[in-house]
Amino acid sequence: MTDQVITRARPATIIDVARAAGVAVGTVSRYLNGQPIRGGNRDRIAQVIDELGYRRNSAAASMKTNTTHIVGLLVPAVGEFHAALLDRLTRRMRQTGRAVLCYCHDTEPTSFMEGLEFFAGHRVDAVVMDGNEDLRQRLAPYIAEGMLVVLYDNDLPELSADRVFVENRRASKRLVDHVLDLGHERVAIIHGNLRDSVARDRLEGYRDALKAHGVPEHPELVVDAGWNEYRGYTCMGDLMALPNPPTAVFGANYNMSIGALRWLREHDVSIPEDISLVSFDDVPAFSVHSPGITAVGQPVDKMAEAIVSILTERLGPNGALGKRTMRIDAEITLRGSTRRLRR
Amino acid sequence: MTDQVITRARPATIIDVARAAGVAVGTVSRYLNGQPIRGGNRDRIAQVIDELGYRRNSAAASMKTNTTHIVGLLVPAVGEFHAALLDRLTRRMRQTGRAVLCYCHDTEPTSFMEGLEFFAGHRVDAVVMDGNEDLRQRLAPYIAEGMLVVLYDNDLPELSADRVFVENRRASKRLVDHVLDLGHERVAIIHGNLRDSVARDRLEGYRDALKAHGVPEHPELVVDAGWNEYRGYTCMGDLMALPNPPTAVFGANYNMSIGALRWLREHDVSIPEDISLVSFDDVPAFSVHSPGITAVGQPVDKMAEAIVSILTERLGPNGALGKRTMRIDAEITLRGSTRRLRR
DNA sequence: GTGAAAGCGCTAACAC
DNA sequence: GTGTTAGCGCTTTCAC
Repeated sequence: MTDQVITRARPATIIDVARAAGVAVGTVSRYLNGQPIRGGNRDRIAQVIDELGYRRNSAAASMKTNTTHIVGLLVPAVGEFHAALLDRLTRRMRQTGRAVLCYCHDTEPTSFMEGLEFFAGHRVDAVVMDGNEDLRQRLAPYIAEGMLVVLYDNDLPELSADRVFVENRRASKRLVDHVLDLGHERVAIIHGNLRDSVARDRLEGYRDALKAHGVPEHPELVVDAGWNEYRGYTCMGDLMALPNPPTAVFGANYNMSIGALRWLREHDVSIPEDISLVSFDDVPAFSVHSPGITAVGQPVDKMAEAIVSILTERLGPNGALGKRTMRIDAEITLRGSTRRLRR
Repeated sequence: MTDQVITRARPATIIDVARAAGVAVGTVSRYLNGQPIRGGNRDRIAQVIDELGYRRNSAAASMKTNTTHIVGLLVPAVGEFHAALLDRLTRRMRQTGRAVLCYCHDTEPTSFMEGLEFFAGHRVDAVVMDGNEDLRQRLAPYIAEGMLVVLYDNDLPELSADRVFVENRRASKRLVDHVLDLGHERVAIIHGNLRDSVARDRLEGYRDALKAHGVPEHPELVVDAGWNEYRGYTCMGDLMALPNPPTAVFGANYNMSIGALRWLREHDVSIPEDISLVSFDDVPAFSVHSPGITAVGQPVDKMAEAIVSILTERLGPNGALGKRTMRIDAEITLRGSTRRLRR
C-alpha cells in the first residue's frame, strides 16, 4: 500500500512552468499576457501549464500591475434593491473578468470605515457604493488618495466620483400624478430619511405632482418613516388617526410600503376601497397581491450596465476622463391598488 | 500660486515607515502583526503610520502568508434566499475580518468554472457555495488541490467539504402535516428540479406527511416546475385542469409559489376558500398578503452563523479537523392561506 | 522574440 | 526586542 499523500503539493509557479518548458520566465509571462510568442514555445508552454495544473497567482501579479480585477461594493444591507443590483452587477462584471467584493456596513460608521480600509488594503480596482451622508467626510480622503468610486442611488455632492442615479423625482411625480389624476386630493407620503438625497428627490417628485395639479400640500400628510418597515407601520396608523385622513398613500420604498400595508391589513382598511396605495420599489409579490400594488420598479439592470460601462472605461487605457453622471428612468406599473374618487 | 499636484503620490510602504521611524522593517512588520514591541518604538511607528497614511498592502502580505481574508461565495443568482444569506454572511464575516467575494454563475457550467478559477487564482481562503449537480465533477479537482469548500443548501455527496443544511425534509413534512390536519386529502406539490437534493428532500417531506396521515399519494398531484416562477404558473394551471383538482397546494420555493399565486389570482380562484396554499421560503410580502401565506422561512441567520463558525475553526490554527455537517431547523409560520375542509 | 535580472511590499528566519 | 536578509510569484525593463 502506498503512502497516503498528506501534505498538499505546492502549487506550480511560473518558474516551474518555465523550467519544464525550457524557456525563461519572461517568456511564460508574455504568453500568459497574450503577447506574441514563437509558435513552438507557445505550444510547449500551453502543454506544460496543462500538465502542471499551473494557475497564475493573482496576488503576485497585482503587486506588479497594481490591478486586482476586484471591485468593492459597499452597501448598507443586502436587501431587495441592493441584492437585485448586486445580481446584475456580478453578471456584467463577469464579462469583463472582474468579481465583486461585498461589504455591508449596516449604516454604522465603524463598519463603513472597516469596509473602506479593507477595500483599500486589498487594492480593489474601484468601489461602488450607495452614498450616505454620514460617510461623505470619511470617504473624501480615500478619494484624494486615488480610490476610484462610483456612487449610485444616493448622491454625495462635491465628491469626485462617477455617478449612476435613478430619476427618482420624475418617477415619484408620475406615481403621484396617477393618484391625483384619479381625483384624490388628500394623498400622503411616507418618505425616507431626508438626509438621503433619494428621500428628498422622491419627496420633491411628490410635491411636483401636487403643484402640477394645483393641489395644496398638507404638512400632516408628509411623514418620515426613515426607510423602515416598522415606522412605515406606525406612520400609517398616525395618518389614519388624523381627523381628516388621506384617501391615498405613497410609500417611498419597499420596506415602508410593506409596513403601511401591514397596518392597513391589521385594521381591516381595504385597498383600494378605503384607501389607495402606491409604492416605490416593485417586487414580484406586489403583482400577486390582491389587489396588485401600483409601483415603480427600480431599473437595476440598466444601473448595473451603466456602472460597468463607466468602470470599463475608467479602468481601461486612458481612463482619465472627467467624472460622469448618468440618470436612468424608472418604469411605473399600474395595478389595482388605486381607485377613482367619486366627486 | 503653487503647482497643482497631478500625479498621485505612491502609497507609503513598510520601508517608508521603517525609515521615518528609524527602525527596521521587521520591527514595523511585527508591530503591524501585533507582536511585542518596545513602547518607544511602538509609539513612534504608530505616529509615522498615521502621518504617512500608511496602509498594509494585503496582496503583498498574502504572498507570504498565503491567506487573503477573502471568502468566495458562488451562487446561481442573487435572489431572495441567497441575498438574505449573503447579507448575514457579510455581517458575520466582518467580525472575523473577512469579506465575501461574490460570483454568480447563472447555472452555466462555463461561468461556474470562471468563478472557481477566479477564486483559485485570487487564493481566497475558502469558498462557500450552493451545491449543484452539474458542478460536482468540476469541483472535485479544486478540492483535491486544496480548496476549502463549504456547501450549503444543496448537497453534493462524496465531496470532501463542510456542509450546512436546512432540515428541508422535516420542515416540508410539517408544512404538509398542517394541511393534512385540516382535512385535505388532495394536496399537490409543485417541486423543484429533482437533481437538486433540496428538491428531493422537500418532496420526501411531503411524502412523509402523506404517509403519516395515511393519505395515498396521487402522482398527478406531484409536479416539477424546476424552481421557476413561470413554470410554477403553468403547473398551477395544469393542476387546476385536472378532473379532480387538488384542494391544497404546496409551493416548494418562493418563485414557484409566486407563479402559482399569479395563476390563481388571474383565474379568480380564491385562497383559502377555493384552494389552500403553503410555501417554502417566507418573505415580508407573504405576511401582508390577503390572506397571509403560511410558509416556512429559511433560517438564513443560523446558516450564516454556522458557516462562519466552521470557517473560523478551519482557517484558525489547527484547522485540520474532520469535515462537519450541520443541519438547521426551519420555522413554519401559520397564516390564513389554508382552511379546514368540511367533511 | 527571448533570457537575465531587478524589483513590487511584505513576512519570517536568523543572528545579535 | 531588533536589524538584516532571503524569498513569496509575478511583470517588466534591458540587452541581445
